Amino acid sequence: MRKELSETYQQIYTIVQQIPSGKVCTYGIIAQLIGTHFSARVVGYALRHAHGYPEIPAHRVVNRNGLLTGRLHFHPPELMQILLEKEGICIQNNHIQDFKECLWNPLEDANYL
DNA sequence: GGGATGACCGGCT
DNA sequence: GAGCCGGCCATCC
Repeated sequence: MRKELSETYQQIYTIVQQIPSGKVCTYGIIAQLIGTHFSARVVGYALRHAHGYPEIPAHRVVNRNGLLTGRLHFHPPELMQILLEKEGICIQNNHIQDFKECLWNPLEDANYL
């Protein structure tokens, strides 16, 4: 484990923390915000490390399909769905029903800076 | 230091 | 309309 995190990770963590409750975000959007839209993989990788940071709501981050692909990395895996449901997000079969409605638009808030 | 993997995305077939 | 392939960045072995 590196003591110091890459700037890219810092940016990702900062953005994820700005996700309001009851809203979700996608890897692509986050990647685009940090300027690396061409490597959403790094976002997911960073999130896996961010999984150890309780201040980072990684459960609010899903793929562009609204599918909870990273739920298997939670403990327990169903925790991700439980947390989202608690925030008022409807999930069916690991898929967000009102994905478009619950999707957080940082471009509208533009308050992550 | 090199190769392989990853909570992905986009384009092409 | 659905499925397959490649590619980007960062980390791990």
